Amino acid sequence: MNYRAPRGTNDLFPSVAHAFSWIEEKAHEVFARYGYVLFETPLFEQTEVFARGIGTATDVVGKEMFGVYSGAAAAKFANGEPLKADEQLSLRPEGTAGVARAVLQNGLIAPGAPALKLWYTGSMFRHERPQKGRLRQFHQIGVECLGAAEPSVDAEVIIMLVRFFEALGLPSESMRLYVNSMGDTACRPAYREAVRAYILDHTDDLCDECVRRAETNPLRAFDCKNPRCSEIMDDAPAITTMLCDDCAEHYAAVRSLLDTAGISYEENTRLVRGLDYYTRTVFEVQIDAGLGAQNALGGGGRYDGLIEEFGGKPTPGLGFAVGLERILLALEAQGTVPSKVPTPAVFIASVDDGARDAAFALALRLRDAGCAVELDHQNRSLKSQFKLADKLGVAWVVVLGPDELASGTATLRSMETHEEQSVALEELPELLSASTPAELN
RNA sequence: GUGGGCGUAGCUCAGCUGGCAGAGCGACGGACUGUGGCUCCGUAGGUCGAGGGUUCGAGCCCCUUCGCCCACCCCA
Repeated sequence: MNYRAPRGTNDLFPSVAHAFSWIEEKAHEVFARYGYVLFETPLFEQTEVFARGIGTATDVVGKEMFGVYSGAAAAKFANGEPLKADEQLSLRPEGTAGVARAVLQNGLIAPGAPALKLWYTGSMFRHERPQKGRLRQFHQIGVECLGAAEPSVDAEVIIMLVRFFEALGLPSESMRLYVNSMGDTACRPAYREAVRAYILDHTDDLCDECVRRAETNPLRAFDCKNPRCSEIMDDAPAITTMLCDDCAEHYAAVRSLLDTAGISYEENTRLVRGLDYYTRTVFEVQIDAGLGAQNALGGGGRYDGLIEEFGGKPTPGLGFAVGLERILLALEAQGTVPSKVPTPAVFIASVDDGARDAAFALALRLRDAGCAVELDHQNRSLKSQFKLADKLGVAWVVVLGPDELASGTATLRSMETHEEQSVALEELPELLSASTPAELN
C-alpha cells in the first residue's frame, strides 16, 4: 500500500472522533445558554471572499490557502485563459469570512435588527508545515455575533469562552486570558505609524524580519519570538496610550464588565491578531501544558469593519475560534482526556452453530428494545466469544445453547460477578433494556 | 521556504568494530467435555522507508530520494 494521507492531514481514530464530538456537545450546551445557534457555511468559497475579508497582506491569504479548481477550470488555466470569479475557489482557512459573506448574501441582519448569534464547527485548511498543534486540515469551533456594538457583548463572548473551557474540564487557573484593544479606523493608523517609526529608530537592535515588518505589518513585530526583539518592543508605544476616546471608553467598559464577572485576565498591549479584520477588543487564551510552541487554544476579537468591507451596511461584529486538536492536546497533557467511544453492554454467545440463528434473532430484538448488543460474526468458538466479550467490556453475556433452546430460556452471566441465572427469553428485553451503550474505552 | 531529529513486525523499540533479522506488548490458537480476566505453551506477522554505490558479505558505511516528528515563520 503506497497511498498515504496528504501531509498535515490526519485520520481521526474513534478515540479522537468521539472526543471531538464530545467537545462539540459541550459547545452546544454552553453556547445555547448565551443564545448562540448552529450555522454552517461551505467548505470552500470564492477566493475573493477570503482575500477581501482576511486581507491579502496576511500569510493566511498570501501563501497558505488551498485553491480549489474544477477539471474544466484547471484546463482553462493551463491554456492561459482567464478564470471567472466563481471558478477561483479556495478551501476555507478560517470561519469568519464565510459567515460574514453568508450573513450579507442572505440578508440575515437588517439595520436595527437584534444581534445575530451563530456558532459553527468544522474543518479549516491552511498550507503550512505541520508541527505539534498545527495541521493543514484542522478543526475549529467558532462563534460570531453580528450587529451588536456595545461592550457588554464583548464581555459576554469572552465569558462564554472561559465557561466553555471550564465545561471541558480545563480549569481557568491553568490558562491565561489576554485581552487588548487594537483601536479602530480613527486611531489605529496613527498607532501603526508610531510603531513603524519606533521600529525604524531601532533597526540596529531588531532582527531583519522585524525591520521588514515595519513596512508590511508593523504590529506583528510584537509577536517576534526573538528575545532581543521582544525586549526592544517592550518599550515601543503601547496601543492603550493612543486609543481614541471612543475606543478607550469601549475598552474600559469591557474590562470593567470582566472584573465584575470575576474573570481573571491579563492586559497585553502586545497582543495583536494576525488577521486584518480585527478592531477594538481582541483576546486570546493560552495554555502551556501539552501544546509545544503553539500555545494558543483559541482567540478572537471584534471586527466592526468586516461587513462593510464586503459591501454591506456598517455592521459591528465579533467572534472567536478555538482549535479542537489543541484542546485535545491540552486535555491529554493534564490527563483528563474524555473517553467517549461507545461500547456494547451485552454480548450474545452461541454454544454451537445450532444456536446462531437464535442468537441473531435475539440480538435484533434486544437492539430494537434499546440495548447495545454485540455478537460473533466470525464463527468463533464459545471460549473465544467470551474472550471477545471481555475485551469489549460488556457487563452481560447471554449464552444460547442446546439446553437453552430446548427450554426457551437463556443463561445470563454477569461478567463482573460471574453469577449466572436462567432467564426466560421473553424477559430478556425488559431485563436488559437499561443496558445502553457504555463509554468505557 | 529554512533548520534539527527520526524511519527495523500491527504498536513501542533493541540490533556491538559490517557476519544467519530480535524482544516486549498486541493478534490468533491451545492447556480433557458449554464460559472471559491471571499464568503457561504455541502460531502467524518484516521488500529493515525507497533507489543506487562500496564490499566475499550491508539493518549497520557512502550518495540520492521519499516520508514522519519538532522548531522557525504564521496561526486555532
